[in-house]
Amino acid sequence: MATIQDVAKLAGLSRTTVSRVINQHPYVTEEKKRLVSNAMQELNYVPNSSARRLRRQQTETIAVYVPRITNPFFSHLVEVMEKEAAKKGYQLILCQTRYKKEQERNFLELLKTKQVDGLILTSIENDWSKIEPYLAYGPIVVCNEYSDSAQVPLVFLDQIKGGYIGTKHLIEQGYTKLGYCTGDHKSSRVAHDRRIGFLKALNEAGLQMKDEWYFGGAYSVQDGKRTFEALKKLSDPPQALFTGSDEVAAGIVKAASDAGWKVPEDLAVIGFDNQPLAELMELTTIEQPIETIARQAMELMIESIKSKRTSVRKEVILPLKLIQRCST
Amino acid sequence: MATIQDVAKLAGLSRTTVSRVINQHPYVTEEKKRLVSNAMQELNYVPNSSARRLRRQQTETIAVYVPRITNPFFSHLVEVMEKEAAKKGYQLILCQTRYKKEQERNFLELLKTKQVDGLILTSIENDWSKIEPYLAYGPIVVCNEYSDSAQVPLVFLDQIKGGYIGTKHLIEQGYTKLGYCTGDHKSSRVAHDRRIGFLKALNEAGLQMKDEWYFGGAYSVQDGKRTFEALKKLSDPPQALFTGSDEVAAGIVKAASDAGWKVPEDLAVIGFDNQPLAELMELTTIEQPIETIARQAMELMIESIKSKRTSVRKEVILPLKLIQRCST
DNA sequence: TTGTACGCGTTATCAC
DNA sequence: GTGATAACGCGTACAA
Repeated sequence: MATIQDVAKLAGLSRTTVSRVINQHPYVTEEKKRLVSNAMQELNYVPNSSARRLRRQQTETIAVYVPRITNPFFSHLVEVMEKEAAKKGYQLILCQTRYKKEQERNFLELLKTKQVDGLILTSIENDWSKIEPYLAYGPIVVCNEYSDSAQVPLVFLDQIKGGYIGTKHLIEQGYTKLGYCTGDHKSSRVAHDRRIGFLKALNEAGLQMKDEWYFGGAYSVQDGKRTFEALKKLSDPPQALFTGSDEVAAGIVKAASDAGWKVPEDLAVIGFDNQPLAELMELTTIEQPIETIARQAMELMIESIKSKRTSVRKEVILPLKLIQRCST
Repeated sequence: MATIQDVAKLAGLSRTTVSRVINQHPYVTEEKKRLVSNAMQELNYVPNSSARRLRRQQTETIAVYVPRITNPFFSHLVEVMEKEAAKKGYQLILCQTRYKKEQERNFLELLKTKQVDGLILTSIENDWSKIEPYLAYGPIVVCNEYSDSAQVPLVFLDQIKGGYIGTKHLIEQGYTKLGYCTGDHKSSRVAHDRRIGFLKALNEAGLQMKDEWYFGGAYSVQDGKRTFEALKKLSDPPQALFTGSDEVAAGIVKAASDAGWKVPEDLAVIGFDNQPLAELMELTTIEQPIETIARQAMELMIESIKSKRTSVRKEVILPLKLIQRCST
């Protein structure tokens, strides 16, 4: 492995000059530039990034936290983030928290040990008070999820409105018995706000909801199927279901069809995200502008790294849109 | 930011002793261990990983190449790999080549510049001769894709058999006019071998295939729909289609249904992967043991890193399985 | 069992 | 314009 020293020797110059050429500093003669370039080529030299990191105190690496990369919402988010990061010369370290507080805390050490320049959180498992101290070691940007107390840039969607417009749509279609199906994360503002929106629409229409019309713990297609099985057993089931994701909605629709129920006549279902899946299954859903929030979050991250400002709250709120299809 | 020096001073010991405690070396008195631990705690000390990397000449980081993380096959692969890596104390850098030779070559520099200890390739865009030189800088493991000339560990599936059993199944169902629909990658052995298997089954049954029954460039749901539109225009369309992924198959089925065609009566379709999507859309498909190949690839990678052996060919071939549902 | 001293490969700060 | 030299923070022969 050739070092900068070897290049310097071969070129008959000092390390300093070689370093200057590498980093495009001014005040180097064209002639010596050429000399250095030739030597670098001959030795097949590449700067050692560990040494660079140590010297410059930065890693050009960003960690992105997601619950699971197989969730299409998050993989889409990560796809766009990686693209943006690569464009600006940053790498992405992928951290799957698996919905676990402890896993999230483990990954937080990455920032502390200077393995990454910053953190983007797309979900939050721990209380913000557990995360906040890490701001001392580098910037954090929150994307999708949010928290009131976080003094960091936040890019998120108006989930109250999301819950509201979805539910209002169901009500406008004439359904009066509305159920609610979601992954139940105590710490998640996203889930919390959607529920607020749901209840708001219900209230405005003067509708009541039975406790048994609430279904929790639903994240995947499989969970959706399970949800339908539970719903089927009810003596007075809801006519329509608001769900937290297209996967869950798809699972419900599938299980319902398998059981001979007609969608939306016997049961209406609304999804969330507008994934390709939603189109395939003809799901009415709420579209989230994934590319925009991913891009904005990454921009804010890189900005934070460069400006070295770390704790300034800044909210970017983006709109949601109802996509009507055949499941309602 | 506290350094090892600060800890040493506070504990009244030398840096060496502190370092020994951190790295669990023998020959340190219990008493001094405690002294050091206390000092570390008080100063909130964490070893700086850039310095460690430089000193130890290793990064505890592995790069994984995928075409796009939103492709469920690859996101599933990455999910398992990240989990395995985290378990063994490694991080994952995500590299999306976007099916581009140049993008792949750019990422190869990661190994050269010592940003990662090794590379796992799940797809190969460039000729192996372009990749091979990088073996000088660290181990490479190939997973899913393969190449005859690669002197590295390879974990893959018997794609000839995959193409064969899928096609044979279609033939056994009584279809005689079989079409083929795939993403067309010149460099992909996976695609190449599946086609071999397809043709082998056709030959054995004495069947012919028309050129116009071949559809290329299909990767996504959208591409599947496009494929159906093209197929629809044919005066003598195939009765059954072999496809390269569940997404494509789902797109075809959806477009066909929308156009009033009955599946499988008017058109049979077989997918590949057995993604959740396949179950939802009732797709017959070929199951790939994703978790196993991901886990094995990561194990081989870590083994290669630890043993510092870099160029030994080793093949791990895993089986494929037909999953029959309603699309055939 | 502990400490001294050097080197890992770069880059920033000064002198010249 | 160019070159010594001193960090960056850590690990480890070697000596004691």
